[in-house]
Amino acid sequence: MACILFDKLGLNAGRKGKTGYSTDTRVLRSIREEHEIVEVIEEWREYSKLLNTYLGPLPELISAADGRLHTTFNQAVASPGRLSTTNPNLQSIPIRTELGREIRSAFVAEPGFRLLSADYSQVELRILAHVSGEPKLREAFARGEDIHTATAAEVLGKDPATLTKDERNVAKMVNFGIIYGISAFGLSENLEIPREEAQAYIEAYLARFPLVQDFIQRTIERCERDGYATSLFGRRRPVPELKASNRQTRSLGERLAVNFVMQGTAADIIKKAMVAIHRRLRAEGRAARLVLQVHDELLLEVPEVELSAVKELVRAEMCGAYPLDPPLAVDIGVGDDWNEAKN
DNA sequence: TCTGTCACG
DNA sequence: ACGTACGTGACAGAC
Repeated sequence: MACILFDKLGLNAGRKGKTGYSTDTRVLRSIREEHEIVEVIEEWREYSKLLNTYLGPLPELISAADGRLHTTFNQAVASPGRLSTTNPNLQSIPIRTELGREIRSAFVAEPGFRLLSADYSQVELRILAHVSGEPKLREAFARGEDIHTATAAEVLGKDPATLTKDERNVAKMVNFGIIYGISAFGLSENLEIPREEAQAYIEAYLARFPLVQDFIQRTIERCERDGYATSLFGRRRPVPELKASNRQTRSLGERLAVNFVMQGTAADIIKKAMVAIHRRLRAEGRAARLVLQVHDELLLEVPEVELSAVKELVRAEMCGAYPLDPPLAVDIGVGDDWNEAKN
């Protein structure tokens, strides 16, 4: 495809080397105006992905025994301590496009039951606020503010009401970056801006949230000393990369250490909630059951008659899994199918 | 078995 | 100068 687009048609190649030109989503988007074939390829990519990964294989995996689709949970694969799922991977069912959502709609509750989706709101940034103690972050959450808008207002020194969409999006990408272990290069790639500009955003952010800067620095220093990063509950992730002689590998180690505190603690918290919910459902003799976990979301199949009780049970056990400051927050939706439950 | 791509958090 | 945002799994195609 690269040969056709870039050599034969002479479209603007741009990014990447290594084994040749890239033809990924971002590249295609950037050359959409240059030739009418590009949009057709983009469309074909979306259709073939959905067809080959979901529509084709999933029906074949429905159990003959009970007519349901069962995944396999791996508890010891993902380094931060998250679960992962295989055959099929039910943690990557589409949601981001209209067409993808139609596939999600095919996941339905049994007759007499509804699907209840409960997801933690900004759990990793709340963990950051808690472990860093950064007052501005804690207060923004305590006041129930939109965290990306609050971040943009603070960093740019503007009234939240006057912020543009782009300004909020920059703050959102910076917040993602903080969770991933930020780098100027990564932020610049993501926002498609010069690295110097990205570096300036990072410096402005850290100046406005000094306790976050302290948290990052102390996390790295501790990890260098101990050889492992530690979640809020004391679970450890070894980070040998931090001792590497290669500077790039050491930088990776720094990002892994910082990311683990948030991603790993979030994984711990939702597991605590799952255990608590399961125990209470059993103790109360409910027919409702947990059917899926997707990192910050729990999906339950709930009899109609149990809905209001189970909804409050789930909210209480997820929010109460651990007393964070700011507190954990949970959004809950109910529907006949999984897509509906998330609206 | 590896690479590129793309689905999710 | 280099080359990176964190974590997964599935698929097609090349080898």
